[in-house]
Amino acid sequence: MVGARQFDEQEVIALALDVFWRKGLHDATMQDLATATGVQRGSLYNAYGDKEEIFLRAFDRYTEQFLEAAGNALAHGDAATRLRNFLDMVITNMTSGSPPRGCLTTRTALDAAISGDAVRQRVQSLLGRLEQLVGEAISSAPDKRPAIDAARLARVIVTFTRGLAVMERAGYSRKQLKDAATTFTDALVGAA
Amino acid sequence: MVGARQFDEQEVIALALDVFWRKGLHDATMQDLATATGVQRGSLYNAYGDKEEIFLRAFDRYTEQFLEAAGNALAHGDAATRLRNFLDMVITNMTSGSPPRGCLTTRTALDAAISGDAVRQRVQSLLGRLEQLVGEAISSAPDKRPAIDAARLARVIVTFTRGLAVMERAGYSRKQLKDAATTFTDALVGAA
DNA sequence: GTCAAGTTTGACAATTATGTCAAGAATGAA
DNA sequence: TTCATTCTTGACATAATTGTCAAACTTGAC
Repeated sequence: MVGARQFDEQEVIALALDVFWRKGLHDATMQDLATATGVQRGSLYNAYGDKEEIFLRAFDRYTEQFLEAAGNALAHGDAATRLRNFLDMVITNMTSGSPPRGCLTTRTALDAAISGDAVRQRVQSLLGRLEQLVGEAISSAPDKRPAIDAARLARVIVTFTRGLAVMERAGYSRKQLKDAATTFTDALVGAA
Repeated sequence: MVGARQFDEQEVIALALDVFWRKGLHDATMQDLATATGVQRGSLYNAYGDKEEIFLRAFDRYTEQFLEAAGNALAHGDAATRLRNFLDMVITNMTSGSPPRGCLTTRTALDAAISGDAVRQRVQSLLGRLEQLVGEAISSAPDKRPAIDAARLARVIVTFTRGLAVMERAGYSRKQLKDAATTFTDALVGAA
């Protein structure tokens, strides 16, 4: 390779992810990305073409991070413990940063109407994989009972986490979110 | 009054609401509003000052409509029926229009970071009033049982509806949303 | 009818983005 | 060391939007 790239791609994408997480795909500008990464606007255009392409790479990185964390939270304990750990992880994720960054997936989903197909598909893919993970964790828990179909339950749980993300943006504190999550878990566990 | 206004304020706000509902506060432009209402940009500035002021009036209108519909859905039947009717109303609301407009409250909440205080407060107010309504409907249902605190349960239910709004934006169909709502209801009703 | 007050209109200035490009700089293969 | 290739840089063109304003117009009280 001649005329080598002057920046570390992984680092730039990681920094870009933080910008997108804080501002959203729509509100983050190329200038924001240039400032945060120390790479000039023109270089970013040269390397990636446009903002959406950078976002896709950042979102992919986020997806793998998030699903790995979800997998870990769902790996041990009975069904109730797994659910509790999972919701805890989700709430921690969306209230991280100062000020809290919220949930990137949720923010991106809400922008769906003005985003490209590629973006929409990534969001759907993440949510689908998340449902899958949660469903499997419920099914494989040592105390599993077939009272409610695991796949249906998983969708409800994922939907609830999306609700938590909205409430966070609406101003609910981490404590309030955890309270709601506890009530939710108690109700579901009592149900089966 | 001399030099009378040439348009019907109620009608303009109603038309503006539709624009905001479809595009969101952030993406709707004054030109969009001018086109939709037939009132020139300059006149809108003269009458309302800025876009946010128009939005606040439209959102207030939306709030009253929405809470009235919620109140109706929650008015009759046992707790399970009330919950079912409420979730049905919410899903119908967010899948109305073609293409579906989604949930204005949720969209607005997600834009919270870039909106003014007044906007944020309206969202919080709507969600608070909604929790209140749901909590009262549960408490006053003929089959009430104190297994889970009604206020906590109401917050979980409202949170779940916000999740439904996100899933709708992510591409889930009305049918899928109703399925999830049914699973949710069954789980909660089984719980108490 | 007159006229003061409020409304409408189109033009204008300013701002903020995106995306493109030519010229210069850096790189590493030969 | 040479040099073709690629990257970097800053300037430029374009577009979208907000908000302001003066001039013209409309209205209804008197």
